[in-house]
Amino acid sequence: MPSSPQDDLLTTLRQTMGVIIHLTMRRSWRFAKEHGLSITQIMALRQLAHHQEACSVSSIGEGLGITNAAASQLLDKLVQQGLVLRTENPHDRRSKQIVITEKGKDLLRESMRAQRAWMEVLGQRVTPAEARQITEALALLTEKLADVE
Amino acid sequence: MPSSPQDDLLTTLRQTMGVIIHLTMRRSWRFAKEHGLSITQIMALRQLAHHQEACSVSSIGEGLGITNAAASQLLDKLVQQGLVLRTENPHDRRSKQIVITEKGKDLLRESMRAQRAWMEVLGQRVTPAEARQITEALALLTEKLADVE
DNA sequence: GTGAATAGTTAAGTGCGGTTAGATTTTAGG
DNA sequence: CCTAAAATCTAACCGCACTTAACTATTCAC
Repeated sequence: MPSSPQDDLLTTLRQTMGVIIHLTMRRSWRFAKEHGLSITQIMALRQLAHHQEACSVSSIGEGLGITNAAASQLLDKLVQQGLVLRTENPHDRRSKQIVITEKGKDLLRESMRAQRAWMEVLGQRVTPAEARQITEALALLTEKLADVE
Repeated sequence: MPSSPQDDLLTTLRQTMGVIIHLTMRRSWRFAKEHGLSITQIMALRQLAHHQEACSVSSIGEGLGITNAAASQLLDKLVQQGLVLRTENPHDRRSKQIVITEKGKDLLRESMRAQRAWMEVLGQRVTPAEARQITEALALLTEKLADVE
């Protein structure tokens, strides 16, 4: 049976993700522990950073699969640490607008930096031509995934 | 200042990883929750699956950044669920050999399947030519990272 | 307007992952 | 041998993330 380029892509993607997940999850998780944050808190920050605009408390809870009460408590701690801002929604005063602060973004950036080691190894192992090839492909991949949930 | 292909690669990699991590961590984390497992337990399984051979209790604890006592308790639960096997080390009877079972590997495979959705979206969005391009680059990337950490 | 629904917070309670401390068994060293 | 060290397990305890339930404040619908 002939395999389509799309099928090949899926197969390769699964393989690559196996490696990537092993490298990144591990580091993300240790990063969280070292900074005294829970994975959930990191996930909340990521979610806020991901769809740029302000989120409601309940949308965050839903995104994380926890109750609104839990989300509210979780956000308390993030606010306390200055990682997010909680303001009233002028259009609906029942609702709150949650946005990530610069400090919060910094933290996420720093967590990315925890990935740096293996990325640099990769950088050292590829030729300039290979680097260009991979860069191009990744840029394409990122573009295609830009708006995926 | 001119940027080398390697620098470009790092920059793009960081960006791509931002997206990828958002997609994969989120799903891995939900998968764990839905299966009543902690991230730590998943990490332990990953570690066991990664370096194929048997591990000691303490090496797992070390890998996870927890005490041996915690590792021992954690493994209890994994053994109970049939995800790992704990046997005596014939060469040093103080030590135990921990190996992942088929059931454990199945679980990891299933957690990979949880990533399928976004991968398929990607598959639908690229042209066959783009699919080939990305596949090639990812295969290269995987090859270069095969033995890291 | 009044009652119902929505958004969020607060409080009390639970479960679980983790720690420390101490016991057990086996190996290694002089 | 006999002591010290190593690998694991057990037990008691702690903190924290979540849940449920009750409460406040706002908006919507008739």
